[in-house]
Amino acid sequence: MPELPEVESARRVLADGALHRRIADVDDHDDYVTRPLTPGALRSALIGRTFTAAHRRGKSMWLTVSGDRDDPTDPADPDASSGDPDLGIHLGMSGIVVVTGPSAPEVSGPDLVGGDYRRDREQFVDRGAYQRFAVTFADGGRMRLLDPRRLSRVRLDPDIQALGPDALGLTAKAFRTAMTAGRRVSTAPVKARLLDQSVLAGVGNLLADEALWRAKINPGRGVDTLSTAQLNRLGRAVQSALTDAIARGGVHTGDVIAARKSGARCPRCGGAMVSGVVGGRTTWWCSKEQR
DNA sequence: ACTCGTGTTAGCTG
DNA sequence: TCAGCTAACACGAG
Repeated sequence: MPELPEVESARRVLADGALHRRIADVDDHDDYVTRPLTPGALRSALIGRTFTAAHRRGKSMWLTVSGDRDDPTDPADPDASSGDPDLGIHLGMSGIVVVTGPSAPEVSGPDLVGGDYRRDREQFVDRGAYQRFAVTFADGGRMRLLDPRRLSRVRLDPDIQALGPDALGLTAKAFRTAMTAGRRVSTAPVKARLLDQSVLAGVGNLLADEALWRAKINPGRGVDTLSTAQLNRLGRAVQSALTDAIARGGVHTGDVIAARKSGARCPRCGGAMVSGVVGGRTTWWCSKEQR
């Protein structure tokens, strides 16, 4: 289930495999995943075009689409300058993307898979179960969105502006600004603020627990009760949690994630790990170090 | 059978 | 209007 690191892996898959291939067909039958669009809307918006770039902010991705169905180099084409749609893709809790190469055997390689795909690969990827959206390219290859729970979203022109700054690469000062800006009061628990995608984009439930544990801050502490030094420490902890997760292959590799279960001990001090609900999500923290 | 979930969001409350 | 919280969403896994 993807947070920023898994979504970045999915974006790379799209950037490496889905660009500059002419779109010949679109499967947009799943009107829950594409809501409020109805089947056929995405199909007619995409057929004949190409994806030109793959972007990400937080856990949201979008593909820019060539504005010209016939001659992408023609500056006189009225479609070329304005009104080009972006294809928004959000993997939700359980989505992955799979890109297959051209059908010609001499150029086809292994499928590119992005997202959290630690489940049974044969069942989930190779068999192509749970297909919720797909694009077939003119070369015979495909880009598919697979998602058993159907909590993924595919839309046109996603509102990226509604998201806060991408969590990856934020300086401690920019992190503090994001966490405290635009509010008269900040009584919410710090974990709830970390999870608010309009404040900071990309941190999910596991990364929030990991970063708060690294910074030795109790998840239930109100944002207003944290010192500047604590916020700086948390900002740096978010960065190290993110870069470690990307380097190690996913948020599930975090230092404290394996200790999110009853009876577990803190990997740093040996204190008892305890759990509760903070920000509406199951939360684990060290009873000794995170007071 | 029953509970839970690495995400988002409409709708409610004070 | 704002800030914060809860339930609901869909469906597989334990």
